[in-house]
Amino acid sequence: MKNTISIALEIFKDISFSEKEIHFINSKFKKMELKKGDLLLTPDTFANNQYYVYSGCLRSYYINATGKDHTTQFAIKDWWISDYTAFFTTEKAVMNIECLQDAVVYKFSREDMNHLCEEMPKVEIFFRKKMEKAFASFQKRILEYLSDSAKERYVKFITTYPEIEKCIRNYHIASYLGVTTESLSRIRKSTD
Amino acid sequence: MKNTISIALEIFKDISFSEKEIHFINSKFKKMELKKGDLLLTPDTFANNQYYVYSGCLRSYYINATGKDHTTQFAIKDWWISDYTAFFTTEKAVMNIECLQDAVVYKFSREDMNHLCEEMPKVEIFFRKKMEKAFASFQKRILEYLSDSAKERYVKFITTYPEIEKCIRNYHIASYLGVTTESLSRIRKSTD
DNA sequence: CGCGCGATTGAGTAATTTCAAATCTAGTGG
DNA sequence: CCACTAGATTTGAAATTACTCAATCGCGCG
Repeated sequence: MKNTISIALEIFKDISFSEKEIHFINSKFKKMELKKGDLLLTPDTFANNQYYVYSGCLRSYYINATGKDHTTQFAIKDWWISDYTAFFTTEKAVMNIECLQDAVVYKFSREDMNHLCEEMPKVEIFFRKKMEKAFASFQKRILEYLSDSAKERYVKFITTYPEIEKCIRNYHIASYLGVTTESLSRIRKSTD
Repeated sequence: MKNTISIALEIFKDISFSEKEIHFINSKFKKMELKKGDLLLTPDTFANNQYYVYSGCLRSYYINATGKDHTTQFAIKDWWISDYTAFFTTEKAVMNIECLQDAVVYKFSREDMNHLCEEMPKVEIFFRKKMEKAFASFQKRILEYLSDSAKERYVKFITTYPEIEKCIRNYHIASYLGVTTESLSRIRKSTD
């Protein structure tokens, strides 16, 4: 058993389960090893899964009508990623999900999530709280766009997510902040 | 009974309940009549309630360090409003909620929501779906900031929410879009 | 060494803001 | 019904911020 980690204990580290429950949960998470550049999701396909990131780094992004790419989310260890709008509505995805740095993720289907939530209220609560946190962080991000300059948003980003900054390129940060790479370069120059 | 509407049937119009359930739910929603300018929530107080809007118009907004106000949400008939980040985390609110047009709202406490969700899974599902929709609309809004010009955001706003446009001032739209009133005025001029 | 990607720099342009002033509008009292 | 007023919107000119496009720099790797 030494090459089998209990992913249930990793993911739901604050919940206590019986042996049987752990085994059951573990069976629902499918390990995937990703290489830099791999795509986990592309537009116009169904987003039937969400992914728990065990290691590495990923991002979700949207390509608009003019061909520009806009990063909606990064994900590193212990984060989750999906096109959640598509995941919840069961409509087709509009996002791409891309591996930025070799990663190990655990795939978890909507179906399995629903079953697990029905059978174990504590799991349902976990996912509800996760959702609430995601909601709050989106709200915060909207307020930052409304209220802060590009420079302030950059400073907040690198101080809030120093671990993410380490494993991504500057142009990904630019794409997340909503500025050009040139602008970000000038912003960086002006802050040191 | 003629002056008592069944707010449960209004709010949860797609769910079927027993008479007893309806009565129980109705007892949890407290009717409030608001005048233009009334505040439902102010920063540094607890957001223990969310509000179902029966009529009228409200907005939630945030005042940043430089004193500028930023509208995060409008709410008209059949919408809900609160500082949801504070509501879910049980931390103190950062938002204001203001009545923009005489309104009738139904106040619903976190406690009552939790009880109702525990006792009636169909209510829990209703609120979960509401949350998912709110999440999706926030994500959409973030993408609009990243991808669209102020003019495009304005056009999307008035075509998506024509009923809201009717009952609010232009400077509220500016505050929602993240532009100055002067810029919005010029944008409006250029679109007709 | 040289290729290629990413980051930086420069110059010109476009979008948006700021601040001040002018205009419009709805409601009030005479 | 009109004049007045306060709030809302519009306009103008200058300043700021960010973008585009083109060129250059820096660095890791085959």
